[in-house]
Amino acid sequence: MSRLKRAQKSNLPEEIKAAAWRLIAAEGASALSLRAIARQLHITAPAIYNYFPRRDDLVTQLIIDAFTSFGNAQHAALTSIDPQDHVERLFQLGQAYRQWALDYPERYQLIFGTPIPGYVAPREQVMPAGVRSLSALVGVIETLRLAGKLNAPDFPKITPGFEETIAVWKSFGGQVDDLSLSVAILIWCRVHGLVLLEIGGSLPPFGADGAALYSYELNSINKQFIQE
Amino acid sequence: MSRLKRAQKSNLPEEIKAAAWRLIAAEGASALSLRAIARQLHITAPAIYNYFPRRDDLVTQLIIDAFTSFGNAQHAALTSIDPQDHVERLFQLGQAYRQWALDYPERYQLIFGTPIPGYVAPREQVMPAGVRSLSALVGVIETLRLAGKLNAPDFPKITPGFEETIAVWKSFGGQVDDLSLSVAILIWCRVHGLVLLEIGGSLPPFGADGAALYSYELNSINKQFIQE
DNA sequence: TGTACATCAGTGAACGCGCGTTCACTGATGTAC
DNA sequence: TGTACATCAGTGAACGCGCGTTCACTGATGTAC
Repeated sequence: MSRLKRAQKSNLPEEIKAAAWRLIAAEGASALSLRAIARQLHITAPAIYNYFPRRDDLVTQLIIDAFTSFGNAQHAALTSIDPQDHVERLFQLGQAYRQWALDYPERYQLIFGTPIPGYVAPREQVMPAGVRSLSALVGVIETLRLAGKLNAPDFPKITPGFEETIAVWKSFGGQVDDLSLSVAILIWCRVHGLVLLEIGGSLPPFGADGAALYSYELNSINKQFIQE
Repeated sequence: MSRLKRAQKSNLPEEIKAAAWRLIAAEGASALSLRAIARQLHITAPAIYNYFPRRDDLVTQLIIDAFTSFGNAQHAALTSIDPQDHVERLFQLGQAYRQWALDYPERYQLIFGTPIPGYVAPREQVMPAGVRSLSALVGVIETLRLAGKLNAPDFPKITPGFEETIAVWKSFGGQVDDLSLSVAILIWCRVHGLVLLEIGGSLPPFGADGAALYSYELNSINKQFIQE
């Protein structure tokens, strides 16, 4: 019987993660439970322990997978665009950001939304995928700066004392200027705010159209930060 | 004994809410439980039912209180500023927004962050306080527009189909133009993104200084939307 | 002033529930001879 | 080819826990006579 099931379910760890995503999508990240996953897959909860020694290990894997998926979408958005067409690159990157969030709101919530109570992400495991996911944006800004077209006068400096964390960032993300990194973070904050409100369903009560508002915002960003 | 306790605790409903806020601050909104509240107050859980017939009623009250506190902070920020000094009004409103969020991150999370799983806010109860809390910003933008100084060319129109919800908004927030409302929402999205990342502790890993970044953003908003 | 009674805030036991995790087990498969 | 054995993914019972909610109750207070 157990063998029979294994034949049907060729890849149980993947099925466990898929069920976890379904649950997070349906009930929210804090409703994730091993027993609910087991119920979905018609197995018993202890079976999951063969693949994920603790519940938190599963969550960590989900976060890493989400960052990877998000990072892939970001980098994919840049292929087939002229590397010197800064306006278009930044715009398409922004659109890809929102599209990924709309496609996988549960993943977006898990990596950028409110953390699961009681869960602490192990930084050294999650950081590489997290940094890579945002490196597309940082790279575009850095290219812009190197081309002498980054318009950000009087931009606030990086806080003293955080040089070490920046060093960590750089070790994953390659060479990057402090200013480019800061501008990228600000842009990230802007799109994050819009996206979070849209996937949280907070815009409709105000009659706002997510797509239109978002495109407007991307154009604002372009106008503000790209020279000429 | 029970009477003795009531003498000590002059206002149990208020104490219950205060304990709830403490719990939300410490463990997150989804960790809120009647039993944990009762434990903090050295009473038994059923005692809470005398004041809040269901757990969700308590949550609703907390949300309304938070919106009210937030709304007060917003409106207070505008007193003692020249009504025609649009730049300063918008800037101070923005600073008050962030300051309130930093002072009461748990309240901010509850009303603007990820919703509590399984809880659905009764709109007719929450809407008045919610609308009032954002009406300060909408009012400033509307004043700006009426003075002929709102700079928002080609701003995306309100989505057709949401006119009704806008009507509801207007019924609480007074006369307001669609454009003013839309611009206010976009500004709200921007500050929301920054504030959420800051109180979520997501900025330090990137070496970003919340205060400086936020002020920069407020100035960007002023430059973009206020003419002359 | 004294007594009988109504009120009602808070108690403590109990309900059924779902959770993470442990444990000894089973039984199909693969392997060594 | 046949047999004995090791492996190991998955089972099912059990643990202790915290939760929301119910229920009959208690006992101090306020009130009517």
